Amino acid sequence: MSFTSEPTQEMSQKPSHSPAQDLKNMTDLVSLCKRRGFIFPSSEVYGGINACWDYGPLGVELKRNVKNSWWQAMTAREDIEGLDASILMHPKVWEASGHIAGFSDPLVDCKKCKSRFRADQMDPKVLTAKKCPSCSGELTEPRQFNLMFKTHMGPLEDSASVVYLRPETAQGIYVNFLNVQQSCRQKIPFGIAQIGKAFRNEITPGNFVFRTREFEQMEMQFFVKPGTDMEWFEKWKHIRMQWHLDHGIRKDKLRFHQHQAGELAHYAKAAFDIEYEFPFGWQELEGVHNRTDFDLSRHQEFSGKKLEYFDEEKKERYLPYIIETSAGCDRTLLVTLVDSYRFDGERTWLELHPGLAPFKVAVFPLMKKEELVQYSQKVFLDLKKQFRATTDDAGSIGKRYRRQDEIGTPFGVTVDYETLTQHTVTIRHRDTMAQERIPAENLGRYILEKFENWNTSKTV
RNA sequence: GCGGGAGUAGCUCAGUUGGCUAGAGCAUCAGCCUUCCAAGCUGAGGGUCGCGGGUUCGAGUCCCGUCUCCCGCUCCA
Repeated sequence: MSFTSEPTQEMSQKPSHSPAQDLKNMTDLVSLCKRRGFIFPSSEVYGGINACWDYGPLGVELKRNVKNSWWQAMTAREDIEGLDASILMHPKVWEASGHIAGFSDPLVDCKKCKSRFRADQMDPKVLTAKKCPSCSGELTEPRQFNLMFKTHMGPLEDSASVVYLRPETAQGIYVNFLNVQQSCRQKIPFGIAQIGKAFRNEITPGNFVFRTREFEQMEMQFFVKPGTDMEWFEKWKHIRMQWHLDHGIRKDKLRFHQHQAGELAHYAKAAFDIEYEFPFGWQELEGVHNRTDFDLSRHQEFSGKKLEYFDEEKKERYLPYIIETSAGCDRTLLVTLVDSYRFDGERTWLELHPGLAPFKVAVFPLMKKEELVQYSQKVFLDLKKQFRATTDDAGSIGKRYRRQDEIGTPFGVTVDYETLTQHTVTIRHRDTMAQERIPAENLGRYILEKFENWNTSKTV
């Protein structure tokens, strides 16, 4: 209240009320996301549908920014090509990949103590006697749990036309390995990047968009010569970790988790998860796997087609090893929100990296007065050519800053009476609430400069 | 899938043993006031109380079913 800003060239700083706190529980974020148009429950007017979410106007911008950042990081490299494979694939793909076998486990439940067991891992005698191993209660018949969504190709629902919604995007890359290599004349080592939807009938979805049955993956499969695989594996591990850090995700909230022998998937020789510390615990954000030549050899076997690479220079023929980096798009987006969420007892704001923020700058007239509104409109339209921008003249100036804080807009520009004569504006920083007075014509350059130095200034 | 808790306005909730046209705060919108950090003034919009059925003269309140969310358990390529 007593704060009076002196429009000087100096930067003035307004202190926060109390130290900024992180997100405590997901409910606060879910409600902010709905209120401000990031994420809505799917089919809400019908009561919603389990673990399905719709991205609203701001969410779709944020998601696009996440995907663009990933796509850019991948395909700007000369050794990576892009791909967008079909969601529906030949059913044999899933036999070869192991999903038909591994994604459908027969399970039995104990009617008494409610324990659940995998029928294929039980003693056959116990299974036929239908006696629960832990309480001797009665067991149900084994039931199939198929984690793949099944549907039918064509209007007739006969078994010959069964197809699956892909449970991962990776297989689309493997079966196109030679198409991409030959059409782009790539030499090993090289990679293929893809962003797309995948579907899994998860037993326990939840934690907002962390685990959903329909989700989007950002996967890159890197094809290397056997023997160089562990070297590339190490390299990609660190490239991928750095990508998350470049978004301003806090270092102490990220860690590697190495899979031990027992937890390795059937295809993997080595695996690291990049984990993030969510309010609900450390959870996988992205996986980096050394998949060996498992996938290509399986597709070679099941299709009967050679998938070997021929090295013209050395005259050698071999099946490449694959280093996979597989990131959850929705999870990455969730992390940007969770990690940037701040609350100081009064003000809520998102310290989003400007590259990810839905709006880069908001322009306000100090008050809803004709001449100020007109001038600010001019500034807004001008900035809009260069940045994703928004404008707002409803309520007090403080309120308008708060509205932008909540959606992570890094800069607020205010037009006042001095602007009319001096052509200078106040630019206000989201994270510090610091203000500076600069010539209106310098705005574009000023913002660009700040963006370029964002990472360095944030980590200091 | 199992156990527990919960669904009333965009959000957070209040609604007494079933009984007037279902309320509040915040948010939103319009106007006023404010020359830089929300909550000031005036007014407005917004809910068939998750959905479906039942009991009753009468249901947001009771019963049944169903869907969704949260917490545990289980599971997790």
